[in-house]
Amino acid sequence: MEYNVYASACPTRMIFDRISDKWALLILDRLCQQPVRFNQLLREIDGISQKMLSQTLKNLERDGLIKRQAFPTVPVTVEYSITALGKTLSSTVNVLIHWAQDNGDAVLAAQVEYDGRMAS
Amino acid sequence: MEYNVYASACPTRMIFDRISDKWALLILDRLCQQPVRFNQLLREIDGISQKMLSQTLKNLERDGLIKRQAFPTVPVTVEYSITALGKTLSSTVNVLIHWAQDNGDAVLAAQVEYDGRMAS
DNA sequence: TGATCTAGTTACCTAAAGGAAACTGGGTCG
DNA sequence: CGACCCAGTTTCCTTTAGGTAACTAGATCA
Repeated sequence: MEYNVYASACPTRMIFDRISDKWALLILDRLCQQPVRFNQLLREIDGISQKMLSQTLKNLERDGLIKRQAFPTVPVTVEYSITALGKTLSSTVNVLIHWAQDNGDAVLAAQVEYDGRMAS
Repeated sequence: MEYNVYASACPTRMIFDRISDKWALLILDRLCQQPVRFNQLLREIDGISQKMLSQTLKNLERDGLIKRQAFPTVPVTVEYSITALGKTLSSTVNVLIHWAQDNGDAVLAAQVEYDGRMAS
């Protein structure tokens, strides 16, 4: 089977959809550093809602990218950690995040230039 | 200014939103190979509509990632090409696409395993 | 004159994404 | 007993993404 991401029927497209999910990428990057609990993620990832966090974590676990582990402490704590598969992806995602941080100014400048050019 | 992608107010977040756009990534990857015309992209990127293509191209141009160039041929042809800035991004995106192609089977297998585990 | 190429734009509409906030449930503290 | 912790789930509602399809416009060919 020839994989071609430009074909809509290609299974890679489905994975591509998952990858192009802002919350998933942020969570993956965060878990790459160390295992994190649910509410800790909720506090650290600014702007995410409980619902989206729960949903995204479930998807990531289903994809085999992260692992959920509940500890019978009181109150119960749940730790999310990255899997070996997830690690291979997150290293790429990391580069993407760094690109955004490094080139933010350049993109912003391009936008200003474009808007000025279009307005005139 | 400290850049922190986990903060919702951070400008990198805005760029991050743009990056996590399936069509943008596909177009960027395609243009990385060589300049392509509008209708050619429409034909090659399976499933994209005229509207989304036009919209995404405009965004990418505004971000300084691609360049639009019209030629006074008959009928007029418009060529989209990648910029230097876009090239730095697309090389990362490329790795992402290859990851999806290489690890598609592993993810699919994880999903099957997860679904079986949840059903029981 | 009407069809066809180019590269789009616009209007309409629907399906889905996702936010806010309330609620569950088990356990502990005061 | 009531308040508060964690880790979610559910409901409701609004906004947006994005698809379809029609339309613009200039030039050419038959």
